[in-house]
Amino acid sequence: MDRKVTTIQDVARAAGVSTATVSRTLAKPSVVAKTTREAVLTAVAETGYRVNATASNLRRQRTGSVIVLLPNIANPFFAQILAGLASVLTPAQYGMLIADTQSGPDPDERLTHYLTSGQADGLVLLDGTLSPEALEIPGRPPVVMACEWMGRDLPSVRVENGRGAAMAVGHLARLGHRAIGHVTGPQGNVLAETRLKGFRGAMEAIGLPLHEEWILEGDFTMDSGAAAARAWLTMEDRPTALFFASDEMAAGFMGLVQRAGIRVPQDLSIVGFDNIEIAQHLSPALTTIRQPRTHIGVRAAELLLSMIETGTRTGPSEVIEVEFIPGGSAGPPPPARS
Amino acid sequence: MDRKVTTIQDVARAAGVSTATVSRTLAKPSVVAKTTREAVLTAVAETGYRVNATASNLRRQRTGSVIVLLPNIANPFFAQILAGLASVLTPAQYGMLIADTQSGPDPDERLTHYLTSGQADGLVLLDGTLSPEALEIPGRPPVVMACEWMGRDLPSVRVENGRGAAMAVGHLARLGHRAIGHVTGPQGNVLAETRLKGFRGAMEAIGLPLHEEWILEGDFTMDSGAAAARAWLTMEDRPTALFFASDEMAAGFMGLVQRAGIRVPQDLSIVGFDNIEIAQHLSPALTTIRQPRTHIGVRAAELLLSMIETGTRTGPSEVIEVEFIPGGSAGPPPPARS
DNA sequence: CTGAAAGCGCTAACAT
DNA sequence: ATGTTAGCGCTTTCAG
Repeated sequence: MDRKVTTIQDVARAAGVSTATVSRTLAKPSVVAKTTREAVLTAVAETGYRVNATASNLRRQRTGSVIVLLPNIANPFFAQILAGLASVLTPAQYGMLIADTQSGPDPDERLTHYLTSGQADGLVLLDGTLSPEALEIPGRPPVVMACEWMGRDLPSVRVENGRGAAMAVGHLARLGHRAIGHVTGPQGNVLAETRLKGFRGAMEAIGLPLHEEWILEGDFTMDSGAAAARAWLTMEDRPTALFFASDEMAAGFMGLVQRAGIRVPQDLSIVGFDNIEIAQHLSPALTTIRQPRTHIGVRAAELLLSMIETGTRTGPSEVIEVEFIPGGSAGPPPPARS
Repeated sequence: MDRKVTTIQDVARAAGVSTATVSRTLAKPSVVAKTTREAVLTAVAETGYRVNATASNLRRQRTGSVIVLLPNIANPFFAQILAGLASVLTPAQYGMLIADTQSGPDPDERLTHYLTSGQADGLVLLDGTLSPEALEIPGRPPVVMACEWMGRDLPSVRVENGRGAAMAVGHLARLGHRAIGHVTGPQGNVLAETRLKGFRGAMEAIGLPLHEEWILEGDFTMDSGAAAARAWLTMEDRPTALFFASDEMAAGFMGLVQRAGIRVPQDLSIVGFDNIEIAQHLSPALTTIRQPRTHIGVRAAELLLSMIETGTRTGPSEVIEVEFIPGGSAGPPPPARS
């Protein structure tokens, strides 16, 4: 029967107080007298009152939500970061709006749109290809980058990508590999570039020869890993080990070469990056570099909330450690052909 | 310097018209005169005006967003459904809020919360374990179930789960298997139960013996698949084929038994469900049942939007077809031991 | 400690 | 075709 939603007025009437008192009771219970508080709370319970977030937000000049902008929602890589974000935002009473940059024609334009739309109190960016210029908007909400990025001074939570690449190369070198290749992420992606740079740096530091033809371009997906596998299979002079910029590509590669009769790690060693869930369930389990993705989300959300609360547009850049995860996919190189 | 955000008043002043005209120009340009329209549009461009969504929503008694409630954000299974939802919601100018039911203590309570919070114009439920009673709220927003569910009359988009299970069993039986087992999803999950029911029904229809000890309980995750593998390895009398209620479990199982020296499909045939991305990149590629997840999201969003627009709380229940995906993980049973 | 009152920015009758 | 006006439901000074 109560088609109509109850408003703060209804509660005030039921409790015999003013709307201001109801509002106060709900916001800071300590400032109202115990008896009135109880009366209000009873009235709230009886009427089933819920504050209208839209009205509250309008009055308080905020939106109560945060936009998470990512390149592609369908990419499961982001799922855990989202979980980390949600675990902080939800208890803090912030809604989490998801938007992707790829669905429209121009990703930067999308960023600008969300920055100026006033639909959120803050943004979390998970797309490292957005251009820093798009952020130069006066009066824009606070933004946290939860991703490697080329822009300089933006609060961020990022991962030791270069160091991870070096760990991978170091491990392979220690196993005796000298012919090490790399499958990269998409060109223009800063993540991909940082890992590639880390790879090059480590190879040089260790004194291993760098064969440019052993650097294959991928785009982080399993399909691109499989494509790299086809390329590798046709090579005359193959590397004995490969470091992949993502586990997905490593898995796509490994599946294809295994079906072609290659044994991992006897014939070829593989090291991935990310430690996605499947990594430890492959046969052999993938040797990889772990990124604590949930933690990235948690820290990014905490950072953003503190910026929202203090009203500042700047903040620290936090670096999160990566961890080497040994698996069965990397072993000593095959004996040299006689 | 323009610290302050421009409001509709500023635009009205700049264009020399009333705020109502500005509002009209932006909402239904056809109803204002060409000259005024141009003046307003110029003023909008000059001032960089963006309508304040919160104020607009308050006035129009709507929120402009849709909440997607799922059991666990970190589960990549949902990523593609979200992509499908977003591809419809974003162009329609609806925000997509993500919330999960597992983070709190009581999932039903969370549903009630979002149903009464007035934070969304509609909800999409992806959690089949929620109880139908939680929906009995007067004046609640429209809800679409994008998932198998036990509730009767709720608009929904679901998949032929039972038929998929039957396809899997039929395929295995045709290959010559008689000893077929099943690894289920979590108890209480309707998806899991429908697939189990489909499995039982198909076994019976074909006339194959049903061994209860060959029905292992999982929870859709890779880890639970691996746990099932450990159980299978210790069995005296093993089934020669297994149908899994999810690809994730199939992958977890296959990885573990392969590392234990079992050959798939020579020693054991495996059929999954879902056709997640990795399925075709495993070695052997997984034989599975495809669910068009993006499409599920698209249809659910379209259905919900039409309900929001027409103000109705009811709608059709749409069933989406599944497809058999042949892979390398199912083959003829091993020759009987002599 | 509580109430009155003034809007937050916008849209939709209703007038003109 | 455009302007005037009255709120949407809430929070927050400012008085008392």
